[in-house]
Amino acid sequence: MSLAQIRYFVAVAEEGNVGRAAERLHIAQPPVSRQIRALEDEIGTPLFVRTPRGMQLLPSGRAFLDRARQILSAVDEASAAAKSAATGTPSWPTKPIYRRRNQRSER
Amino acid sequence: MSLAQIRYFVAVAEEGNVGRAAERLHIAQPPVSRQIRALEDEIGTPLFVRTPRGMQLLPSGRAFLDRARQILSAVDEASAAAKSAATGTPSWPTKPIYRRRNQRSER
DNA sequence: AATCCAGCATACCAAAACGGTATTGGACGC
DNA sequence: GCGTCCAATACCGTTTTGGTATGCTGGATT
Repeated sequence: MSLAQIRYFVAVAEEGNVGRAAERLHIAQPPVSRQIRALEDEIGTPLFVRTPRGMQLLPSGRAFLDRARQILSAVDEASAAAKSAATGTPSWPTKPIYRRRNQRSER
Repeated sequence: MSLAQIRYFVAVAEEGNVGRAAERLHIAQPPVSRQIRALEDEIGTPLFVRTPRGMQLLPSGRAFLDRARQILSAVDEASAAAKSAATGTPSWPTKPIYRRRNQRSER
């Protein structure tokens, strides 16, 4: 399970439609479709019913959705919390021990 | 930010040592080192001080650690919640709409 | 009931991310 | 100064991910 899969899932759940979810995520439709499938495979239970009108949440999907949103906000809060705890903390230790060396790309 | 990065971070924070964290994660040391670095780059602030004795958490790191643990348990709970909500739900809708077609591997 | 259409699934390929091995760089203790 | 302990970097092969093109399904329309 990856954060991307969780984000895709939330988008599909909210849009009820893979195509529109993909648009909202600024990626193509097939990757979203595949990741949703992979997510269902991994947790071992389907989360949606596929209909010709789109994707409809199953009870399992609704249960998952709650936690999924919780995870995504915790992720946002995590980096915000780290940053706010770092205010006043120098970006590098005043007495560097392992100095950061040159690097050619940020990968 | 990925779930792997978060898991690596927790391991390093708890071991205070990249090498041992790697061992505990059953992967090599350099990937852990790189992912921790990437995480710090992404959130924009260092989380550890590097010393010749190992890695020491900064205040930002302690703040991050709380949320990180929260995220990891929410991930576990998410799939458990979906599975438990699925009990009694047939694995496939009784009246299939989009039937799942053959596939050669589970990827 | 044949056709059309909306929408998810699959095949195939290219690009990016990831992990492993080997090696370097850096600080501390003797 | 030399050895040791650790983290960082270089480099490479593998895996994962996303994109494009296309197929398949079932309801709606007439």
